[in-house]
Amino acid sequence: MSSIQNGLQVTFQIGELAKRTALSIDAIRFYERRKLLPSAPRSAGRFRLYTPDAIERLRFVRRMQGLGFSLQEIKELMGVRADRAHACSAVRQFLKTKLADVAVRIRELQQLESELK
Amino acid sequence: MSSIQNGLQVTFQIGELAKRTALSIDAIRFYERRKLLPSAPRSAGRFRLYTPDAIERLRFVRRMQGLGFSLQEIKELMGVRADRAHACSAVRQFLKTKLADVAVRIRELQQLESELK
DNA sequence: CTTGACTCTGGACTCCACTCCAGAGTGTAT
DNA sequence: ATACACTCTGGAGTGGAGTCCAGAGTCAAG
Repeated sequence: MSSIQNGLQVTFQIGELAKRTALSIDAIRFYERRKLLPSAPRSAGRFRLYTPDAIERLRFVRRMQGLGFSLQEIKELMGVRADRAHACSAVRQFLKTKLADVAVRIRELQQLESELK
Repeated sequence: MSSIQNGLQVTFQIGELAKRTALSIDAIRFYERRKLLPSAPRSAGRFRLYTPDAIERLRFVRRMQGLGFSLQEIKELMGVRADRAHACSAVRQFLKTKLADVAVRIRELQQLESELK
């Protein structure tokens, strides 16, 4: 049951978000506790209200997870994306390391691919 | 403490294998229980004796794991590799699915790579 | 104003992939 | 003979990533 609020914002509640992301409601709440999703604003009856960007955010989480990142790492990654300008050198280092990992993975996957073919 | 046995085979025990693979002794025993490694032959005193191929096998396990396969899947994969000729159609299907996964992963990793750069 | 579908919180439970003992045996160096 | 490093088995414990309730509240439809 999505609705249009005064600011012309489309919102929907957690069940709908779950359907649109193929995640369970429990998983979404779990991600919120782990700060992978900002605490959603609530309706009068304390129901979480989401806007479409939550879908994007969750899809990003899933994609990264499939690529071998832990929830903790994904959280850090998202922090950086939201805040490119302030990326301090520790974070840059983290990214550099992760990028190297990614490159290695790509090579290994390609090797596996040809080996299995 | 590696040794040369009558058949001129180099063998070593679990501590050495652990060092050569950067795995813990416990992890190696755990993999054996999970059949990722054949049950090692034992010395007179019931110590496990390994030959260098165990190193290869464990490295394969680690690489696959890093690429997102579960231990169960890796076991199945190794079964196929050891036995190409007999790969039945169910197994072929499994491989096909996994290959598709791998292809998707490669694309996504490449995308991530350029995005982060 | 009740029914039925949805959501809330908090806590217990599960599965995976290990890790960490305790208590006992093995092997070699002195 | 003893010390010391190494290994054995079985079982308990851990951390990550969820899943599964129970009991209570919310809300649209009839």
